[in-house]
Amino acid sequence: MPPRLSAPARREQILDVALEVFANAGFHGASMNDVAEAAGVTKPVLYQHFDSKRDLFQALIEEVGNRLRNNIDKATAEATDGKSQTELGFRAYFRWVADDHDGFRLLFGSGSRRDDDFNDAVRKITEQSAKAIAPLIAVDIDESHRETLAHALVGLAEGASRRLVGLGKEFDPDEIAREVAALAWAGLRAVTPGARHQT
Amino acid sequence: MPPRLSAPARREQILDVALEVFANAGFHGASMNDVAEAAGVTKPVLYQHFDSKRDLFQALIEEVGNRLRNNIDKATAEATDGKSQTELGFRAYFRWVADDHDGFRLLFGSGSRRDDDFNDAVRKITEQSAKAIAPLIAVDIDESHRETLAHALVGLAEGASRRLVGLGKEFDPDEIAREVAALAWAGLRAVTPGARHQT
DNA sequence: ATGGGAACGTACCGAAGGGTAACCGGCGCG
DNA sequence: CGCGCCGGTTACCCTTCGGTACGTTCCCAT
Repeated sequence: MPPRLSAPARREQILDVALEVFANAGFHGASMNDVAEAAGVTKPVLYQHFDSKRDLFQALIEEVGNRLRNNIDKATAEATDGKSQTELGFRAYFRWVADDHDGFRLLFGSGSRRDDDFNDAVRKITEQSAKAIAPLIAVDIDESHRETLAHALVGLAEGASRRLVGLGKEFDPDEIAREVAALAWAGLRAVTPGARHQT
Repeated sequence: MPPRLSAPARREQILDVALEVFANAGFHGASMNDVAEAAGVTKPVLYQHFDSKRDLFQALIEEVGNRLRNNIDKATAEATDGKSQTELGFRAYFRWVADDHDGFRLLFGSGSRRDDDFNDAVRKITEQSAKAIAPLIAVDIDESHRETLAHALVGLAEGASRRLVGLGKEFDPDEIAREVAALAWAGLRAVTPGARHQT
């Protein structure tokens, strides 16, 4: 008979196990019973800690998002020039992906983007990343184009990560980060302003 | 009383309308009744043309995927050197996004990535895109790194598109394509091989 | 005109799953 | 010793939704 846990401990354990379950099966693919079973308890226990399935899932998104954001913020804070900011930012990102496969799949691979509520939560994260990237684009183009390119770079990292995580094999995040950062940095400096309608 | 349609015509109309419905609500968010109602018929009619909800959805993915692939293939076929291939490829991609918002959302935004079956279908598309991009990476690095970077570039276009489609406003695909292609091309040429473990 | 087949609607089934009411049992406290 | 608190379970409800059996209307061909 598994030992009883205190309420806060149980809550943490549920979050842990739910992350894995949802990452594997997706929000719709996993039932509350699945989560409960994986946690070694029964359904009503989940509802003592979370108001609803959506509530639980959103808590996970929030938590994982914070982990990601913290890592990147901490890393880029140490850099002064744009180039090393790019490097360190991507490095932090890929390191996070490398040791939080489940978190990555939860945010970017489990249909979180479909549901309006969840999509908002995920969007906040990508939006913030983009906002951090946008100033690195030196060329003189519209603000909206600059933001679009920033989002493109967020997608750059996401695309690479999806592939890497999808393969299931281990990978060296620093090596990938170096290449991707090089691509991004050189790419950013190559963008040229379009023909302006005269002002 | 709406006129009766011939079987092939009805099938096409269902596909049309289902694309819109699924793009808006996602696979799980839209019921067969929703689709039927939007098509102006009742549920059993859907099942006269498609074996199951999954079957219908998969047909949509297939169709949209083919449209995308054809556009890109046709565009890149006209190019000789890598640089213009890059340009024309991205241009075809963004043009497709610009006038098939629903298709884009279906493939890349409606949780198609979550379900194993659908994920395979979508993956085939990105995989092909990546395979087309990979040869453009000139630098001498591992095949696996090369493919990872190729997938990153697929994500680049996806990230930009997600933003553009999400904003809902119109945009000039050629202008975006020019910038993104410039970024990608210059970026690709800037990637350097890592320190080799000696051979 | 009259059969027949194709398109379509009505009404239903059954399973899955989110959520809840009520009960249970062990540990700590007076 | 007993009593109450709290983590936990059992058993259930109810809605949603994928899928289907069967009846009905309309058009076309002989």
